Amino acid sequence: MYRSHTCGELRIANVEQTVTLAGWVQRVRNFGAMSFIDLRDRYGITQLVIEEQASEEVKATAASLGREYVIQAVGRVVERSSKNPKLPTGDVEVVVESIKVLNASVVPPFTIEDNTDGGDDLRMRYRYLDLRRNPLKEALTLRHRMSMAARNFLDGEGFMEIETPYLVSSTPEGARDFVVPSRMENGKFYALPQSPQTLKQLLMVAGYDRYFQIVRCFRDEDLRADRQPEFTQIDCEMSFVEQEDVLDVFERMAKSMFRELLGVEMTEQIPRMPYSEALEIYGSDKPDIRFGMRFNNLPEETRNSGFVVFDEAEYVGAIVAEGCATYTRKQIDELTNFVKRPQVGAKGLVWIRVEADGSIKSSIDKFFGAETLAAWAEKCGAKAGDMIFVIAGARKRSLTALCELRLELGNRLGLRDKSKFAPLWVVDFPLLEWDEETQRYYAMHHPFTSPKAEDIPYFDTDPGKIRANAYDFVVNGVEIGGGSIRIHDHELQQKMFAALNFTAEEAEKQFGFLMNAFKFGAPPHGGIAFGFDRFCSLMGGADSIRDYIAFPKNNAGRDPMLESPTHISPAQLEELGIQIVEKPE
RNA sequence: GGUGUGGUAGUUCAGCUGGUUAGAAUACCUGCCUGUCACGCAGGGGGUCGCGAGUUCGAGUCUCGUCCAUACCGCCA
Repeated sequence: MYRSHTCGELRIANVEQTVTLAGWVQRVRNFGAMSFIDLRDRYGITQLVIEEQASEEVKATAASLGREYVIQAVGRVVERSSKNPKLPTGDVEVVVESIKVLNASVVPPFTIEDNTDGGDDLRMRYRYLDLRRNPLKEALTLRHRMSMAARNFLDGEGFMEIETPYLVSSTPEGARDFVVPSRMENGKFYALPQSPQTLKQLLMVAGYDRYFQIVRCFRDEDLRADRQPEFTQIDCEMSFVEQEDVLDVFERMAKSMFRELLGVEMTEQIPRMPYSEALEIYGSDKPDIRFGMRFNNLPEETRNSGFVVFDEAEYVGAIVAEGCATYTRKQIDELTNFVKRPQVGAKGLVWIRVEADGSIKSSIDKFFGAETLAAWAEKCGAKAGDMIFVIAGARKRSLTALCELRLELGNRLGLRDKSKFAPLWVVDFPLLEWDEETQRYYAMHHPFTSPKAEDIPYFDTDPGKIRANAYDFVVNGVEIGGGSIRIHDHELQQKMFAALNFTAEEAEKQFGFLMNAFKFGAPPHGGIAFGFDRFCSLMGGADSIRDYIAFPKNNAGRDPMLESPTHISPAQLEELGIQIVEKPE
């Protein structure tokens, strides 16, 4: 027996017991005659004491210990003379009778502390050491508890977890596929699924009317703090449902998870907002509604005043920053530079200040009279002491820039409290999206998303106007989940493929298996998938999903610990019938 | 593919307008220490300033290239 207790469980009630503990040496504090050892495992830290009367052997072993040595110690639990309220085990300590080094450790490259001195790259290379640290341990624990909570909820609702294959076939739509060469059929490739979308639909055809899976998905696209090439979804699908049924089940799931994991009660119904409104009011299809600062459109009043920026603008939008009339020149310049960054792309920033006495000062006083500006302030709902910021230009770009500005102001004004959660359903997404470059429509969600029945006639007149039975679950400006009611009708699916410029042959070749299945009695169905990693980081209060994944990839898609991806041997290439050629410049 | 930021001791960083032997903290090693828990005290070792070119009498510092990391844009149905 290596241990009788963990390092997190001894309490005052254990006093006088003889225990055996095993774990890692966190730190040794030596006082000459006596010394203390902090012994750590997953469950906590327990202090071992080597007293003066300990055997020479014990003292010698204790003196030889270094950080992260794995040891086993036998001793008696005693009440401490000076307790440590910071540790759950801080009322007791173990007086060591014998001690044994199970394994020595070289000096770790960074300290295994909550506030480690290690940088990102280094910690990634030694991820197994980083995982010993509390913050990561807590992140992975939260993840585990969340997956248990989701499973329990869905099981309780009658959902069955069914696994779908990882080796599937490539599809041209959507993200770039990761591919796996086939040995048995040289020249052919499997693809790793971007999501189990079509497979779960086949499960609906098969009659498994409530399915879920906590499943890995793969997309070969560039990474971000909240995007990994392999990530996990809570993937769900239901039969005989309409949009409202899906929203109901998963609203309850989300609420139960917030309640169970964070003690956050969400009693009110999660608000719904049409896509078009989200764009018009927040400039984003995933607005952060923890705070207001809605956009105000300033159309006619702004034109033909001689201010060329407004006169030529397709869109003029304003937001009110409450209490910001005191902003200095420097602060305004910072915000101006912020919106002028190439990533944001505004041409400039107009400010209108409503002074404490109600008078108005602005960067456009030359072009607009005080009455005009006062009327705008009124229209925007600005009060004395507020600052109005205006961005003008091409509609789409200005909305995006205003959205970025709003979020930046929200950050500066402390309106984006990580302990507050503001969920939102964004609904009525467009079915199709026009792509200028290839001069064709693409499915905004995916090609199996159903159009709203009343919009079906637009297929022949204005496909861009068709709204979909598609919805996103957004919390605090983060897209946590998304789904749709699917097409289950063979005819409608063909209409959709036609709108996407698929020839009948192409559709047959790529999705024939699904189209064919639909001929055999496909029930009406729909579903949703949650980005599990993002959900975890949201609940954990982090911006990056990396700490919620045990072994993530770095910014360049590499695993610095495994050093993947790697070259493979000529023999492996030969077997796969693959030849590597130099990439042309 | 693009933009910004960074790369100096094991680690995290400082290092001004180019100028003697490149510093701090922490980690590490040695010694002392009976109540610490971020122990303390004294001492010590530790650097090809990412790499390569260039400018200069002289480059950690300036220029160009390159590699790596990171955040974002494009991309992610």
